[in-house]
Amino acid sequence: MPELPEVEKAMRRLRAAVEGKTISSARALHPSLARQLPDSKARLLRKRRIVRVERRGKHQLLHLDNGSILHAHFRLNGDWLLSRTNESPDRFTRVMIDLTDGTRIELHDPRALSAMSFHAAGEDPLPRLGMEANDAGLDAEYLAKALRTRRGPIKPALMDQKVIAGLGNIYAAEALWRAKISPRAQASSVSKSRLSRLVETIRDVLSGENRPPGRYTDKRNRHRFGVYDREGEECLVCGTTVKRIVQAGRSTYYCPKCQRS
DNA sequence: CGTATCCTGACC
DNA sequence: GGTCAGGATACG
Repeated sequence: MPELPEVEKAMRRLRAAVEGKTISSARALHPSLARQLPDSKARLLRKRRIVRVERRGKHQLLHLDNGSILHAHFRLNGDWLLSRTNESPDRFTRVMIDLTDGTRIELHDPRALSAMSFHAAGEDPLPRLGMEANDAGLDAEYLAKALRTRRGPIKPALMDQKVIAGLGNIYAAEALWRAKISPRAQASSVSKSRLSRLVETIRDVLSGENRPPGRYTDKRNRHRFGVYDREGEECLVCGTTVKRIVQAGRSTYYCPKCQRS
């Protein structure tokens, strides 16, 4: 599920379903989630009213009426399943939160890599995050400053949440491709004018606007991207064969002609 | 910086 | 049965 637009949608669905409602019980159903949210913590959620649901980067925060916070992060495969307390949970549900009105929140994640934790009032549940990827204040100045002291290639740097909060593997590759910047370019030496272009393409890919030229032919409804997951296919802009490399353990797709160092 | 690691399912 | 998967982090 997760990159910023998907997390934003999931957060809004959750907000609409639970804001203002009261928790009756909560329980982790998988050992790896139970380590993070043991029964001793889950019990503290009982009778708490959910006053506000918020997204920060790819993190989601449920603010409770006594100032405590339930923090959730989907990582690779998490999502919310909204059901009813009288149904049985899905086999991939890792945490189950029941509300007094009969609504059930299920943290659904086959791989169980998602995170969920309880934080008492006053604790900050978030790591240091950079500017939001969709913040109007994100500009070439900000990026230049964030990348100035950075060694290594730009693509892993863009995925660092301390640089930009909310940008992930797919959209980092898409934005670089549209901005015609090589994913291997040294982060600290990308020109201001290229960074300006990059800021625009980040906005574009996250909003789903300004699709690049070319035909997005595909079977059925499968969402296709401009360059992501197109290894061996022709670049939609110039026809050159799209390449895949691995950076920081993640696949990067790019056009070796459009995106030169 | 790169690498390993947390997990399990889907696909070749 | 091996490889890969939209993430983050601890470590060398």
